[in-house]
This record gives sequence, C-alpha cells and structure tokens, in this order.
Amino acid sequence: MQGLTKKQQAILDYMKGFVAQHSYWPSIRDIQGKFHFASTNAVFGHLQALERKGVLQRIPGAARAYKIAPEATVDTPETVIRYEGPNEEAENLESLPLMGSIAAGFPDYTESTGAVASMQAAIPAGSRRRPPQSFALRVRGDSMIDADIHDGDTVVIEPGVAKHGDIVAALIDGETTLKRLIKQGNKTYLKAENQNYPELYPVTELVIQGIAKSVLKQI
Amino acid sequence: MQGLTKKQQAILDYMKGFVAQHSYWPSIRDIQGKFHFASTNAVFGHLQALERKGVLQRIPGAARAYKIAPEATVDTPETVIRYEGPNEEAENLESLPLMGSIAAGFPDYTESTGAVASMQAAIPAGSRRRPPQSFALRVRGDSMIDADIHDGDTVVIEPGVAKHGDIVAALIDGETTLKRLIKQGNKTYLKAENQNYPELYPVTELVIQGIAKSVLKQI
DNA sequence: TTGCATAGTGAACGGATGTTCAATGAAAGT
DNA sequence: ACTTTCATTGAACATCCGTTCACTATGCAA
Repeated sequence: MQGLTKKQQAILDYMKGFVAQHSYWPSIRDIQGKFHFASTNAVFGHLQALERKGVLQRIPGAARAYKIAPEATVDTPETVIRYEGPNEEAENLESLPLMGSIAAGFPDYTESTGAVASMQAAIPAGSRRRPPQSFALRVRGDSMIDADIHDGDTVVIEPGVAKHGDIVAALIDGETTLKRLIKQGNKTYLKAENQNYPELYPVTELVIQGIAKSVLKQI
Repeated sequence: MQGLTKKQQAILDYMKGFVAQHSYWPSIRDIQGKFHFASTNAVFGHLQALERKGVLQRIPGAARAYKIAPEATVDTPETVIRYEGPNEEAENLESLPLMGSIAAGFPDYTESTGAVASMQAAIPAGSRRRPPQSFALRVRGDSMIDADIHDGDTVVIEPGVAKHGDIVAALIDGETTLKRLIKQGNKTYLKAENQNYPELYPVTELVIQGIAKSVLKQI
C-alpha cells in the first residue's frame, strides 16, 4: 500500500480537475485523449490501480461515475456539512461529503507523498437554492492561521468565480491548497495568511476549485 | 421563463440529492426508476424542459453529465449542519428543526423566535455511532468571544452528559444560552468567555440541552 | 376550434462507454 | 534466470445510456 505512481497521480489530478471544472466525471476516453494513450485499456489499468490503492472508487458498469475515497489516515469523525432550505424533504437534502484534506501550506515535499495523495477536488452538483456545488475539505497546515483557519478545521468550498481577496482552494502541483487570492493588475498571486510564510506566491496557471465560504471548527 | 412544474422540481431535486450522495450524476434510467416512469422518454422530456428553463445544462451524448446553472436570486443562506457517515443513503436521514437562536450573552433581550425558525439540522437516522441527536443554533451576542465563538456563528449541539469545561447550551429563564460549564465541588457555574462579563454565573437548577461540539463560521 | 406546452407510453436505434482477451516490453525484486 | 508488477497496444465485446420516432391525452390560452 505505497504511494501512487507519477502517472497515477497525474491521472487522479486530471480527474479531480475535470470534475471541479465540469461538475461531472471524465469518461475513460476523455482521460485517454488527455494523456494520448493509444488504448483505453491503459487508462483502465490505471483506474484499477487507483482503486486498488484505495484512493478512488469505481462504480462498475456506470459511466462517468466515481467516488474519491475518504482519507484513510487518522482523523476525527467524518464530518459532513450540509446546506438546506427550510421545510425540505430528506431526499431533497444535499450533503457535502468530506473530500479529503487540503493543505493550507504550500506544497513542500520534505515529507513523503503518501499523506498528500488522497485529496479530492470538487464534485458535486449543487443546490439551486443555495450553494451551487459545494464540498467540504479538512484543513492541514498552518498557513492560514491569520485568517483564523487552523489545522484540523473543515472548510466549505463553493465553486464560483473568485474575486480579489477571496480565500480559494487552488490546485498547485497536484495538491489542493488554501490561499487568499490576490489580483494586481493582470497578475495573480496566492497569499498565505501567516506572517512566517512568504507574502505572495506568483502563479501563472491556476486551477481554482472553489471559494472558501465558511469554516467548521471542532471545539 | 416561468417557474418549474412540481414534477420538474422534484426531478431536479432528486438529481441534486443524488449527486450530493454519490458524487456522480444519475442516469436517465436512474431517474426513471425513482419516479416509476414506464418510459425513459418521460424523463428525457423533463430534462429537456429543465434545460429549456435554464436551470439545468445537459451535455449531449455524454452519460451522467450535467451542469446546474447558478442561481440568480440572492437570499440569505439557510445554513444547516449535518453529521453523516461515509457512504450513507439519503433515505436513512432524518432532519430535525432548529431550535432557534442561542444567546451567547446572558438573557437580557426579549425577542421573539420567529426570525430563526426555519433552519434545520439533519442527522443520520440509523447511525447511533455518531451524534445521537444533533441540532444547530445560530449564536447571538458576544459573551463567548474569548472561546472564538462570535455573533452570527452557528454551533452544533449534541445532547449528552456535560463535563466540567464543556461549552454547553443551557436553558436559563426560558432562553437557551451558550456558556462554559464550571463545576467546583458540588457547585455548578456557567461562565461567559468574555472579560467584560461576570466571571461565574451560579446556577442551582440547570437544564443542559447539549454540548457544543463545533462551530460553523461564515468567512 | 385550433393550437401549444405539459405529461406520458412503448419500442427501437446507435453511439458512448466500461470491460475483457491476447500479447509485448521494461523495470524491479527474488 | 525467473517471477512479478507496471505500462501499454490493439481489437473486440456487451451494454449502458442518450436519443429519436410514433402515438395518446390533458389543460390552457388565443
């Protein structure tokens, strides 16, 4: 049960990004096209590997249907946050599965890759009533403590167009990080809310998975 | 651009709920089965209607692939907190209405409860392993700011036996207040976490509605 | 009445998509 | 050297699933 291969990680990242962008999963042939495989079976094998390693769950026979396995590592209860309108039926309710953890620090690979492997991006569709497509992420790291977001907190992420000053979940080097979005002219930065961290983190290509709307803190 | 039909709304809600639970969209036949249609075309027509009305976007030819149009109307977010185990079915869920708002200050205002009546907290029906019965309360007042609980926050309350040091929702003079429970010998106090408030609030008869387990903060 | 949108049945088509079989080669561990 | 795992090709299969066609029925507005 070791870490993921480079390509497995890349495929997983692509799937996460795809889902975050489209709100539905890619087909095997979508992935095949992206990675220029000559056979769908190449993708199929990787997906099997991802499932065998426990980071992805396939739904046999169903098209564009996957689940990201919740983090197997030690953590507190699988908290789920849900938005709901008044007087709604139970079946109409929406839950935000806890997709995994999010790094609040910049990716530094001093530690092994295993811990970071099982992140998840967005999924879900959303509620017409309130959040369009929301999901919850557990925060790891301390780079946002000045924004009162600490290690172990759970943030609710909503997809949407991020503005200057928003706290966003962004995909950097295959890992989702939580940072404040800074726009200066035509340049974009990600800023950690921690005096001990470098002020601005310039980015050219940026995949924003959503905007942090609220924080759930364990007392 | 009139509103949705009852059935259109129901189908849309079902799709949203399905995605929230499974992290992938339902197929047309999934919907068909749910609503006991004899033909897939019944669903197909409704999906077309939903798309024509602009609330749903189909991706032609792609299976289980949809997008939900962001909602135009703006209203106050009806935030609800919910605990759930992984891989839980929606049918097992039950929702309990929110009790109202909770005063984080000692009872001093005389306010009606009407404004906050419509929130709901939901918990899984079957799973005893997680919170037995949880509910959410919106915090009013500032008496717990030293515990990082501010006005407007939402706290998740779990029934249970409160220990010394727990933050509890207690009923005082007919109003629920949020305080830290202090036990000294055989005496019990409620303590506000605010330097400007009196340290201890002695109580003889105490109705504890639950223990605050987590806080949801709007960013 | 005449439309027109909504709502539905029943059957069928065809493409999209997951899945399997056979086979090759490289890298890594025994 | 031998086995295992990983990575990939190529072709084909089975079916899931979106889509279309033909037809019926209701309620509503012009």
